[in-house]
This record gives sequence, C-alpha cells and structure tokens, in this order.
Amino acid sequence: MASLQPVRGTQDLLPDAQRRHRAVIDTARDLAARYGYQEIATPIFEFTDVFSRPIGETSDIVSKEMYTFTDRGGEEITLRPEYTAGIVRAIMSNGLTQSLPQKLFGAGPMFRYERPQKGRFRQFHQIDVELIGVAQPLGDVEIISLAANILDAFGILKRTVLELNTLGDTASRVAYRAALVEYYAGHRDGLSEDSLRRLEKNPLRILDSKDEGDKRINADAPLFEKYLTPEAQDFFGKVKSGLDTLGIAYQVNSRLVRGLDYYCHTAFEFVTTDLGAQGTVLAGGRYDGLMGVMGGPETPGVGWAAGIERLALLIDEPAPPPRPITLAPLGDKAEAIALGIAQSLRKAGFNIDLGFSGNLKRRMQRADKIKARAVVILGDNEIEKQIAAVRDLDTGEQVEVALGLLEERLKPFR
RNA sequence: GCGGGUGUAGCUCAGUUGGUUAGAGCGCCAGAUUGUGAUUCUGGAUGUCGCCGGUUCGACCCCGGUCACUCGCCCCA
Repeated sequence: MASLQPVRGTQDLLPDAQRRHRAVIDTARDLAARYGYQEIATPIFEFTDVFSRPIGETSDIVSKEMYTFTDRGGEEITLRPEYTAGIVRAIMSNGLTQSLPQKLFGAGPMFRYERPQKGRFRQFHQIDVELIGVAQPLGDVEIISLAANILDAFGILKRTVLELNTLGDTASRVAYRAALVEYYAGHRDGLSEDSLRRLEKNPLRILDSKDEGDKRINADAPLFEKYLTPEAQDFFGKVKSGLDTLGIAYQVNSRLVRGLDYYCHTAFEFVTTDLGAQGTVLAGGRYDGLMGVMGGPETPGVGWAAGIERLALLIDEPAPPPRPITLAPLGDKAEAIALGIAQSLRKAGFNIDLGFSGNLKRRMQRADKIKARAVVILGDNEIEKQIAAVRDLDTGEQVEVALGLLEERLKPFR
C-alpha cells in the first residue's frame, strides 16, 4: 500500500528522534529566557499575502516552494515557510507595536516544497529568535551572542564558523545593486545560466556562485565596501566590535547575501562542514524594512532561525527518559489493588509503569525491555500477607515490603 | 526543477556469468524455567526481492518506466 508511505519530505519523529528535537528546543528556550526572550506561538498557516509580500515574489521561496491552497471559504492560505513574517504579523495584529521592544522565541514546523536531502525536508522544524523594535547594533550583537551560547550549550559551537556580512542600508544596497547589474551586464557572455537568472532576480547572489566562469568574473566585480554609506559602515563596525568584546569569533564573508528582500545591514550564518551540502545550521539578520512592507509602522527588527533537524544531527545523545518502576499484578484482585497503588505512587512523583497483561515472565521481560528500575510483584501470596515483592532489576535482589511501607521503600528507585 | 547512486526479513546487509527450496547477524516468538527479567542453550517464523511492464524456456539479477531514499546543483534552516 503506497499510501502507508509518509508524504515525501516528511518524517515520523519516533520517540528517540523526538527526544533529540525536544532537547534542542528546551535548551534554546531556556537560554533565550535568560536573555529575556519569551516564547510565542503563531499559526502554522497564514493568508498567503503575509509571506508573499515581504519575502518577495521573485524569491525561490515564494515562486516555487510555498505550500499554498484555497480553503473552503475561498481564502488563499499558505503553510508558513519561515517564522519571521508570521511573528511580525502577530505583533501588528495584537497592537504590540505599542510595547516595544519585543523579545520573542518560537519553535515549530515550517513547510517548503523542495527536493529533500540530508538535513532538508518539506516539513522541517526551526527554533527562532526575534528582537523587534531595536534599531541599535547592540541588538544584533545580543541575538548573535544568544545564538553562540545556544550552539555552545549543544557542544557544537566549535564545529561551526560564524560568517558575517553587512547588506548595508537601503541607499548602500540600491547603489551597489545598480553597480553590480551594470558590471555583470557587460559580462553576460561569460555568465552561467544560473547567474543570468540571478542577474534578473537577485544580482547579489552571483557573488556567491560556485561556477568557475562566474568566479573569474566575480574577481573583478565592484566591492560593496565602496558603496556603503558612512552610517552603514559605522553600524557594521559596531556589530563587529560588540562581538569582539564578547570574544565571539567570526569571519567576514562579503559574498554572504540573503535571498529575502527585507534584509538589511547585518547578515550572518553559523555554518558547519559536517552536514554535506546543508552547511547552514543557524542564520539570520536584520530586517528593518519588513514591518513597513507588511503595512505596519516602520519598525526595525533583527532575528535568526535554526534548523532543528540539522542541530539534532549534531548534538550528543540527550539524557535517556527516566526509568520507571513496573507494577506487576497477577490476578483480578491484585490488579484492583495495583491500580490504587499506581495512583498514589504517581501522585507522590514516582514514574510508574503498570503492566496490562501477561504472566509474570512476560511482565518481567517487558519491564526489562523498557529499562525499569524495579518491579513490584503483587500476587495472591503477597496480597494474603499484605506485602509486595520488590525486585531490583539492576542487582536482581528481591525483598518483601509491607504495602503500607511501599512508598518509603521505593524511594531509592525513584 | 536538473544530474548521479541505491531499493532483498522489523533493523543492518550478503546473494555466484540469469537456473528452479532467497541467506546471515541483530531483533521477534516459543521452550529449557506453569510466580521471575537481563545472561545461556534449543527450536521457530521472518519476505509480493519497492511497484508496473518488457526481454527470456527461466529474472532478485538484464532493459524501460515509476515511486521512495540518498549525494550533488539550484535554493535554503
């Protein structure tokens, strides 16, 4: 039955995998809270405009990667391909533009219709941090430092490189873009097919081309530094010196650009060589123009997103789940008593696995398989004497315990 | 969307120039042990060989298509 296959690019997160995701999210959320970032959740789908307008019709995300459909009410709906636009919309919808800055953390699924690869899915998950209403470079420094702290908490900061660039302010970018277009237009014959398309859609992208011919042309391409306004240079300088102050290492990569139209000033990526072609583990930047484009008041913002699947591939095995104590009642009478015991032990904070069926051997096997710490055996013999047999599964030691003392005597196994 | 590789048991994988009953390890089930797991021993079941079609006396093997996975490109977390 082909329908038993999950949809291409989706995956089941079985408990072991989900525990890795959970570890990523929980660690990130805790650290973000230490910086004063509160968790937010926005809908998984929005009106299509929320994404298509700010992200830009010419971008790959909008032109070919969105899961868009018309719902039964005739509304154009899109499954979110990224978090930022939805969060910014939520801030406007709820009037939070009156209480800035907003420091927000989010985590959840995103959807992009792409060809799946290692660390790349059609439904994937991101953690996301947004700082909205802060125009100062100190904000950029803060979220980058949060990102570095999170990666460090995962033990993978050493395996990544922070690449940093500036896209300048609007004046800088417009001037530079014009200079690039003029330059490349003069070299049309030598450009790759991909770059000819980029020339129309996003000329900055050509700078990052892997094509050899493009690289030769890029060698003499105009440099962004010459087109940066003094203000933009000053901004970039402050971001860099802030990172220096914190001892956060970075490499300026002038070819690092952004596919999304609303980015300006700071652009950064933490990249690794351990994930094949999907080297970017966490990426973000400043988007001062976004809220204005979406019809709200001009409000600066800066943020990043990280792929949970990619992080989960890199982190160490998270702590195993707590080991339960298995209750093994034998017979109807024992079952009734065990139900009550399970209830009160759980209320007392014990992690109790109550067996449902099987003879004692079966129950012991199951207890072993789920790595139970101990088994409480309740059979007719025990009930008659008002005791339970408590077996330590690690040592094999077994003792008889009066039912009234059970909670006390099980404490070592908690 | 484009190009390469791979699909055999629940999992990881063997499978001879195309030859008739398709294998191993792990896991699973049962027994040794009818109230005692893990360990040990014995036995058992694994299966549309991804799917559809073609070539052939005969296809897990060759060919075509298709689906999935995977690596790279595009793009991105």
